Amino acid sequence: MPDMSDSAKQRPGPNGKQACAEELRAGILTRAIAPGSDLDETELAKRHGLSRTPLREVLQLLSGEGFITLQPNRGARVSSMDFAVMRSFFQTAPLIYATAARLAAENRTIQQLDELKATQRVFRKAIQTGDGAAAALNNHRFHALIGEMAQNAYLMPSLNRLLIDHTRLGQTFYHPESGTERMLVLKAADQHDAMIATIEQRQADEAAELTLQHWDLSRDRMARYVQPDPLPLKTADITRNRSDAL
Amino acid sequence: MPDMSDSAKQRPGPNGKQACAEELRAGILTRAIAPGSDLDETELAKRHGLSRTPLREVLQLLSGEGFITLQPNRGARVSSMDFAVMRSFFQTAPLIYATAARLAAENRTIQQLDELKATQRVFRKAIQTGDGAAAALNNHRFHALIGEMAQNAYLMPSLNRLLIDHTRLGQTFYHPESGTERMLVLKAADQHDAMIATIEQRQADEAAELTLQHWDLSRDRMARYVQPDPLPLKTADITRNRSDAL
DNA sequence: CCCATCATTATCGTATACATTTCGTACACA
DNA sequence: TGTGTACGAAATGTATACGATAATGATGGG
Repeated sequence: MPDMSDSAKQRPGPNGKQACAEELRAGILTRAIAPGSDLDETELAKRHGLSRTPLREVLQLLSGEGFITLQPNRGARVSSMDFAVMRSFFQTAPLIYATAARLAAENRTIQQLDELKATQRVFRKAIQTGDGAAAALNNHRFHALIGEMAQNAYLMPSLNRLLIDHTRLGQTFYHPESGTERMLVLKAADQHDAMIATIEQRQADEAAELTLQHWDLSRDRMARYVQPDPLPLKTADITRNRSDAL
Repeated sequence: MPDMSDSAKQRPGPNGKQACAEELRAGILTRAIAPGSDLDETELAKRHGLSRTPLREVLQLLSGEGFITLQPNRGARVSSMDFAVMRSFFQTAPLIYATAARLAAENRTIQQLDELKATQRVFRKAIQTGDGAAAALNNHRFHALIGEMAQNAYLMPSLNRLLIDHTRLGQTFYHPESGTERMLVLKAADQHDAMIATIEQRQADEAAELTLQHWDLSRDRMARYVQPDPLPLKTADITRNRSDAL
């Protein structure tokens, strides 16, 4: 029996699980929920108007997608990004990205292409308005869509895991602090347009090459943001609204 | 649903979930549970002495690993292998396998190498005794271990999904019906030994090359077993599936 | 004779209560 | 003062009951 008086409460909704999962994904990708944070089932359940049972299923789902890790009797925590993992990240990303781009150029459909273009438009708008979180999430979506275009069920899980950490590492990228950095973001957006063009014209090799250039652009910026490990906070309280007093 | 090994233990066990998951994995890999089969929560729960809640969590886990797919309000079914997916399988496997082998040669530890050798011994024994299921499962484990050696969290999910379908497709491979086929199996085992040697000596390129040869060996045999999809049969007609292996 | 609509039933999804494990804290003792 | 132990609170894991939804079969009309 959820009480509607609490301001922090979400609308229960017919499919609150999906909404909850999506919100957690967004929070993790934008680092609003820090890597390594502990997630409290009871609190999350209350917050989203769900019971613990369906919420645990959401956690299982996110665990399968690589967003969080579940430890027996010790709850869920956001997947951390330590040095050892980061090494394999920089090692693997170009290969998977280029392969996905090549396959996307070969297998894309018109509908997928339209969706990609739409996402790119929203991405550019987010850059213009300076909404860093929206820019990061739409950049994530852009590359995830390319993965879908590849229509390769075996490549997708690896690609999606790469994109999770890529987005988390690239947060600073979309909060430019200088004119130079701002230009880099615009250049990345231009590369997106070029990638769209090659995919539309089914130029697989060109799409792969552009993807590698795109990767090179963000690689340096990301490397500086690699940290030995997440902040050792005790409990991650996801204060989404600053009004509610804890 | 197929009546698997009748050792349906009612003992709950301290960690019955893990045992249940492992048994389902083995059943799916050996095609004892056919692709496309529906899984009944209630029956599985009773069979393993679990309640529905933890059993559903097992299903969520296996879904995340790619063994089964969950459809809202329609239960779980074993991931099917249709033509569209098979195409991407043959397209992706060599790349991922070779990459994993290369990384395994670079990053393996002694303990992992010992485990790999032990698995190979069990694999050979299963071949000699003619235990097709055991051979398939240990071959699966062999290649999964190479994936672990790569120590690459981003590559592993793709590799594991490839191995699931590779093992399912390769079932016939370990039920040789002629002397020629029998020799192919032995050749595959020899290739395993060669791969172990290169990994032990950290020869990355050689390990990748051997892996590609290993792939070529099983590719042709697998291709013939690709079927448009699982059997859409309803009644107990399951016995046909195994015996008339073309 | 075929098809559509509705009732029935089985199965899935959710909530809640209970059992088990873990972690923090206090306290006794060396 | 440091350490070990025991207790208690809190979180996780499990079981079961109930509600919701989709498949199934029957029945009536076209």
